[in-house]
Amino acid sequence: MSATIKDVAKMAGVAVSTVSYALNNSPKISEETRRKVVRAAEALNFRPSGAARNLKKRKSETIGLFLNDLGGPFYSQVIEGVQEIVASHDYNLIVCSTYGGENSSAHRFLREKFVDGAIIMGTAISDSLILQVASESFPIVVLDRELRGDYVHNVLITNEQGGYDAVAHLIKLGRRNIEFLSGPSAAFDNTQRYEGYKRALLEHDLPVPKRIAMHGRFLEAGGYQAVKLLLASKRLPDAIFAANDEMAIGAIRALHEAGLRVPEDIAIVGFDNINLAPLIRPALSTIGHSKFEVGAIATQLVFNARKEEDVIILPTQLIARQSCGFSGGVSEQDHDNLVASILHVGGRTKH
Amino acid sequence: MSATIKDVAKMAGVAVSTVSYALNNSPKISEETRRKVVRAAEALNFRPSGAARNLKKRKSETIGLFLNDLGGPFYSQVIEGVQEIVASHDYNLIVCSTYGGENSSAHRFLREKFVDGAIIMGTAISDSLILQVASESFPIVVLDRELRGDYVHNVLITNEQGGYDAVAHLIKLGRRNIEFLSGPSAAFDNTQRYEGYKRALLEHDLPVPKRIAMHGRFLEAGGYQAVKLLLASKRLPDAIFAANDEMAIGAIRALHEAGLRVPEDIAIVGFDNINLAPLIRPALSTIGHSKFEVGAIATQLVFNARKEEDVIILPTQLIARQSCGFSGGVSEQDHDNLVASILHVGGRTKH
DNA sequence: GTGAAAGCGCTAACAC
DNA sequence: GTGTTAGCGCTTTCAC
Repeated sequence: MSATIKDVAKMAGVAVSTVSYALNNSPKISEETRRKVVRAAEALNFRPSGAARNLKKRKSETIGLFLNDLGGPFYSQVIEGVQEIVASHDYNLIVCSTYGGENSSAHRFLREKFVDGAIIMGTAISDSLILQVASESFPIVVLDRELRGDYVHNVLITNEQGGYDAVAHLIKLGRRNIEFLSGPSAAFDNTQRYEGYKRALLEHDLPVPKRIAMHGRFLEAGGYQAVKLLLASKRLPDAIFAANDEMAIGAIRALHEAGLRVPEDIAIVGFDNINLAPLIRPALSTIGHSKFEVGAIATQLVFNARKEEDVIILPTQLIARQSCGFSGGVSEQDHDNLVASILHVGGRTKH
Repeated sequence: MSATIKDVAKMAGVAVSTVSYALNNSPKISEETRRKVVRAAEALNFRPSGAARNLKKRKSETIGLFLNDLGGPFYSQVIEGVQEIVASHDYNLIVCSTYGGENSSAHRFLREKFVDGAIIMGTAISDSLILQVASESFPIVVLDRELRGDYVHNVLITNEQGGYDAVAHLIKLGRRNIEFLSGPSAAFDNTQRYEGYKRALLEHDLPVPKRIAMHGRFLEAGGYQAVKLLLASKRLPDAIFAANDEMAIGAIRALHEAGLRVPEDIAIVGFDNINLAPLIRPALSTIGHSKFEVGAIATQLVFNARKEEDVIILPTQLIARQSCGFSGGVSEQDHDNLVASILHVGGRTKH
């Protein structure tokens, strides 16, 4: 058993409150007493119990970031944005996985008020749980769904417009037969990106395929398999718009294996501009958005904790690289500047 | 203020202990009482306080994974390994960053016994803090340093042998002038990999460069800059062994920009076999190891919590792809099988 | 099967 | 400045 504040008090020959004050740097403790206390605490290897302090103060000074998949390449920059703001408030950040349904750590932490606020990305936490636990002392920000409720805020990106821009660009480059490589149909992001795809086709008088031919579950392997299946059908499109970059990368792999050239035979545009996108060959054209800023703004909303919902929508930006054929959009060099400008939107949009 | 167990008891017309038993599914509560309690709890939107429960039970049933950099591409598989074992013990996992020195969340959580055990990767937590807080009720596993102490365990990989294998392979392919692209000199992994590099040169009667020409801080941008500097010096090697894959990828980028061909002009081998390695062009030759297994084994050690230190050393494996020139090592197709075999070492090695 | 009560290790109001 | 004390919201022992 490790030492408690009582042990320290006994050893230093003072009251527990004195120990508490001394160790929390209260100004009203004399230097001599403080030294005595510190010495005793060190001698006993005393470490205050966070659980006790949290119970007493009724807050943990930590906020939680809940993600579907801790390892995803997509999240890292979001995490950094969150981390930055959390640290600037002198708070702690814990990241944990929503994997495991009702018994996941995320569920427990949400229910048990382990954290003072939460940022949720991914669909594993139900709308109803979020609405139930959100409160003045427990604000929640959701990142990839639309959800209205007291003390629930949304940070979104212009998914529909991004999808539109991607497909309109392909059309401008002369592609006419553009397939949509879909993520999970239930995913909000996916649905919106698909709407943008449809709008671009319609506005250019192109037929919208009756049904989505390819489903890739937002995964590299999923994109690969979906394209393999498509290739077997022998009905080849001249371009593919993938609902995220990972699937686009899988698609490219499958096309290469089949001896098809990207972009000459089939052009590809992804979505998200993950770190990998410029590194693969051909470099992936995609729709970029500031993931860092999504995280940072979400975190600011947590600390603001207003009852009325805020809905922040951040812009997306076509980034044309090799995989779509002709670099008619933003050049890669310009991209850094664009990201910098995206970083300063901060507009608060109400629905 | 949200409802407490007392409120629930009052509303249900029972004692607090009854509420506690009922909600924790104690068998000695009658179905009727349980129903009453559950109804009251729901009506009040009661959520038990994790802090109070932890304080009372003197454990949190969560373990902490502390990383330098939450977003790194390297960590994701380690995290998955940890996650899997933690979940199988019905425990919670929190991941948090060691960034921020003394005031980082990681420091606080470690000191305040927020978690029941810790896995530490990265150098931001000092040896002395680890030794101080490790105890029977708080086992710690470190992943990338050697550290002996009660209730402190190590999971390592054969870094030195990996470095040797990488360089020996380059030599076998006819390269004679091999530079080392170094990570931070203080990093344990880096030092060991460098030792392997030296041994390979010495055993093949090749001169060891007097000083390390390139330092890339384990980052892509660092590798890029280091190679840019090297190129300026006009003394080109015919191969580079990078202490990790990210730097290797940066190196390739710099070489391409300079109009040099990889592997024809300069061959490259990295270390870690991150997800990206097979996807870039040329596909990166590297030293692979099972990151998932590192995480999984580390977590098992946390749950075992022996006083005597365990030192587990997992094997590495050369994975020859295009960037080193000739595919004389393990083919990519075979790699999955090898990884599978690596997954089942589990040998416990004592020093 | 249920209730009363002690206490986990702290903080902070209050007394001196 | 320092000590006394009352909880924070639970779990669990012990009576009944």
